Amino acid sequence: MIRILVVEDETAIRRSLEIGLRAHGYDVLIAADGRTAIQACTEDAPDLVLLDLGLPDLTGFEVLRQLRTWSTVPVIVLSARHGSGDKVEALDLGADDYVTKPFGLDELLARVRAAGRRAQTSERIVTDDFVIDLGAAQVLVDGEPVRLTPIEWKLLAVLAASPGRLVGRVDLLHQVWGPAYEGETNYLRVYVANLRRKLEPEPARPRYLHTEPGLGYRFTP
Amino acid sequence: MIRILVVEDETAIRRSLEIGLRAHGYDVLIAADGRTAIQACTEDAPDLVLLDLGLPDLTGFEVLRQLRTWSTVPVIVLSARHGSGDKVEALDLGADDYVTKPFGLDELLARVRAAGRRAQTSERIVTDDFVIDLGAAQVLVDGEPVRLTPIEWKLLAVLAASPGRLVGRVDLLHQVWGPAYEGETNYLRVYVANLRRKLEPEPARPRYLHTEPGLGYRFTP
DNA sequence: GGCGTTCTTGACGGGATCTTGACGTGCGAG
DNA sequence: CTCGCACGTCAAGATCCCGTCAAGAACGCC
Repeated sequence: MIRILVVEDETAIRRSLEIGLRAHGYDVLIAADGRTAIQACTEDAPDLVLLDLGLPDLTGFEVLRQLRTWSTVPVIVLSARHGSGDKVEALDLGADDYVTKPFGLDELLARVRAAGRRAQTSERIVTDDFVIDLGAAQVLVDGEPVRLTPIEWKLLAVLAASPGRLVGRVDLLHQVWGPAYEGETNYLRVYVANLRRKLEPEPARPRYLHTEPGLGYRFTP
Repeated sequence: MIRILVVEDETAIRRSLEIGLRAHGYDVLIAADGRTAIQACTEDAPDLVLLDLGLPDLTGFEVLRQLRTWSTVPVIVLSARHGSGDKVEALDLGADDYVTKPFGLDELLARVRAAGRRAQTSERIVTDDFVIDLGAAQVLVDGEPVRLTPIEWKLLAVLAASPGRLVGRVDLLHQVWGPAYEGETNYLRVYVANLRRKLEPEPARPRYLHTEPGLGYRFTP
């Protein structure tokens, strides 16, 4: 079940979105202000966020900015303002799409499907030595499933989501442990070592999980 | 350089898109009809496609459908039709975004950036001897990744960010080491030499990392 | 309540990296 | 021609960072 967080303070719009989305098979979470929205993202990890720009406490921009410091969840911004300035700002802050009110439910649903389609990261990553199945949340080494602890899995998923790219130490800690652990580089050392022991054919000479001294780590298939 | 394929039959719009995109640092490929567009995608592998729906031979929908059978390149659809039917169809066929004419260039550029960000198209600088991938934070010499220390990488990134431009010694020290190191021109000598040893085919006779005596350094691709 | 797994934390050694200074070289000015 | 300046080169010490290990704490499951 795909779970969508609707962030909207006007009750009427919120209700109609909720009903429309539910009718098309989505699970709907609700937040009426920015603080609740951010909290909901940390606790419930929705698959997609519909974010209204006009909120009572924080602006939608601020919610988006805070969200993007640690999360890559797809965000579709809803706004009554047609000006291009808002669009540019929202998109550059990391929004995936921008829809101006009033909008048709069928168009919104199409954009939700488009965002969801993009978000599913190629599901399976295959190397010579193991297979990472993002959807099933498991790793096969020589065809045999390997037991990974929750943190090990999350760390691997974050690294594998950007194959070939350097992922900074701060980014990793932020996404796996949370915003409060940005200095704990110890964790990375320990858990990267764990992953290597379980995945690499030669843990002492890593082929897939490379370390970039002083910067972070890189997964290369 | 990020390469964008513009598929548009109206000369006026095509020209203005080409000029606008070029001015913002994109490499622009052109196709005036559907067949040419598909051919260009197979041969030139652009990083992103701007697709007009009204084409002389095939419809934009048909181009998109054929493209999606084998390619996952991000596609932004341009259309004069505001009806939601077209939007829904295009998005469900695999378009990443849908923009209705007339549109502002700044909005289009923001959507291009958003699409590129999602697809992780990274800025690359290609020379005869090596490739600098700024997004992945990696340098390839003869196809093989080269180990750069954090400072070496930062220095190269700053120089490569202004290709062909002179970068003053103070600017370099400021951006790489920090405001407190503005007098340490020794560092530049040492680390530019390191970079040359790792990148230049003939470190003694630099082809890419030129020094401007008394002023600073210049990277020329 | 007991047990096993997982997470946290700290210490240690080895290796890579940064810093620092000395020396050589080429060029232009005097 | 000689001098001085700026850059290139090199090497060695200090420092930082990473991999490793192990032990205690926290957690979840029966």
